[in-house]
Amino acid sequence: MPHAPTPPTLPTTPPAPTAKGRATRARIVEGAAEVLREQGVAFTTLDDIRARTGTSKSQLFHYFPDGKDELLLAVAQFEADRVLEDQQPHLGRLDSWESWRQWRELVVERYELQGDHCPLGALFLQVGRSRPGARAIVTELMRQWQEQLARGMRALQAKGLVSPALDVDRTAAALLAGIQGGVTIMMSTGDSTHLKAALDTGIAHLRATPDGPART
Amino acid sequence: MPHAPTPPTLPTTPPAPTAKGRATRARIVEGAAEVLREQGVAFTTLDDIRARTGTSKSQLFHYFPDGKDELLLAVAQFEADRVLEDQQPHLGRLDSWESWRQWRELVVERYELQGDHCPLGALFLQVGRSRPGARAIVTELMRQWQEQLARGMRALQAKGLVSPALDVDRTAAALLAGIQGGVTIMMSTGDSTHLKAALDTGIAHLRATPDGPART
DNA sequence: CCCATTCTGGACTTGCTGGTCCATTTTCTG
DNA sequence: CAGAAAATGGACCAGCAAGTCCAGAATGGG
Repeated sequence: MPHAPTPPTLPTTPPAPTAKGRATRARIVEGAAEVLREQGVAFTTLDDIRARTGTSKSQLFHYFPDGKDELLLAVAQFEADRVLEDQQPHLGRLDSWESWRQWRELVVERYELQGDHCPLGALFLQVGRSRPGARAIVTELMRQWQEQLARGMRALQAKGLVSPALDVDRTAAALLAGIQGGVTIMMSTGDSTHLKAALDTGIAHLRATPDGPART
Repeated sequence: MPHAPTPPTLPTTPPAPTAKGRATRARIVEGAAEVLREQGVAFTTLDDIRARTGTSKSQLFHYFPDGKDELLLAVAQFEADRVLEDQQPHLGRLDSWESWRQWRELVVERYELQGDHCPLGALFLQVGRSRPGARAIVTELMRQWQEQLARGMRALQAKGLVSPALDVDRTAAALLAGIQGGVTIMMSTGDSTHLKAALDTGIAHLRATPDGPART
C-alpha cells in the first residue's frame, strides 16, 4: 500500500522570479539558520540575520513580506529537510543489523555534535500555534522519519531476522519517541545517556522479538 | 546504595520574611505559571503577569530583584515540582503490573489534558543557558523521575515478575526518553499516538524479559 | 537601447516592554 | 504607641527591535 504522495516541502513563499533573487533568498534562509542555531531564537534579531547575511532590512521584507514569522517558518522548513538528509544513507538502508548499528552511531554522533541547540524545537515554540504551517512541518517530518524506521523493520522481517508478528508501526513510533526524548533530554542536561539508552533498547527490542533468532 | 541526599528544591530567592510577603510571592509564581501555560513564554509580558496576579510592577521586582529571568526560573522550579506530584500516588507504587497500567493511563490522560503547552520546555528555552540554574532544575527532575521508574522495575524484580538480569537503569532511561519524546511529539502534532506507543512498548519490554513469566 | 520589473540600501518611525524610582501604606517589634 | 522594616502603587524612562518607506541601482525582455 503506497502512501499518499505528500509533497515533502510546502512552498511557504513563491521563490523569487530571477536567479539573483533566488540566490539572495537562499542566502538569507541559510544564514538565518546558522545564527538561530548559534544564538537561539529568543535572542536573535532581524539585525543579527541582516548582518550575517549581508543584506538590508528591505531585502528581508522583500522576500518575506509577512516579516519575521514567515522567515522563521522558512528556516524551520529548511532545518526539517536537513534532519533526515543528515541520517542518510544509513536511514534509507536499514536492512541489516549492521546498518542499524551504523545508523545508531550516526544519530548519536550527530546530536552530540550539535550540542545544546534544537533548531526545530525552538523555532516551533517561537512561531507557535499562530502559524498553522509550523505544525504541518513538524508533523510531516515525524511521519517521514517514522516511515523510514518502519520500512527498515519490515526489511528485517523480510529477511527473517525479526518476527512477522512484530507491530512495526507501533514499534517505530516508540523508537521515534525515544529518539526525540533522548535528544530533548540531552539538550537540557548535556548528557546523551538517555538517547543512547533509547536507541539501544529500541533495537534490542527488535532482536528480542520472538522468532528473531539470528543475532550478529 | 542510597543516592546522595540532593535537596529537591534549590531556593532561588530567600522567601519573604513576613507571612503576607510569602503569600504574595506565592501568588505571583502561581499566577505567572498559569499565564505562561496559557500564552507561552514568548508571548507573555510582565504586565500580563501583573494583571493576572493583581500586583504592581514594584512588587514583581521586590520579590524577584533580578527581574524576569529570576521569576521565570522560580516558575520553572514550581512547574518541575508539580510534574512528579501529578503522577502520584501511582508513580511511587509501581510494584505490580496493575499499578504500572494505572500509571500509564494517568500519564496519557494528564498530558492529553495539558494540550499543546510544555511549560518546562518553553521556560527552559527562554531562560536558556544564561542561567545555570535552569539546567539544574531539569537535570534534577529527570534524575528523580528516572529513579522512580527504576525503583518500580526493581520492585517487579523483587516479586519475580521481571528477570533480575534486566538492566534496570538503562531500561528506565529509555522509558523516560520515550515519555519525553512522546510528549514532545504530542505538543507539536497534537497526536498522542507516540506517547502511548512509547509507554506500551516500554512496559511490554519489561514483560518480554527472560524469566518474566507472569503475565496478567 | 529602453522601459518595466525586480532588487537593494538604509534612514526613520513607532509601539512595546523590561526595568527604575519614590511616595505611601501596612505590618512587625519592642 | 512609636519607629523601623517590609510591602505596595503606579508614574516614568530608555532602549530595542519589528516594520515602513522611498530613492536608486541592477536586470531582463522586446
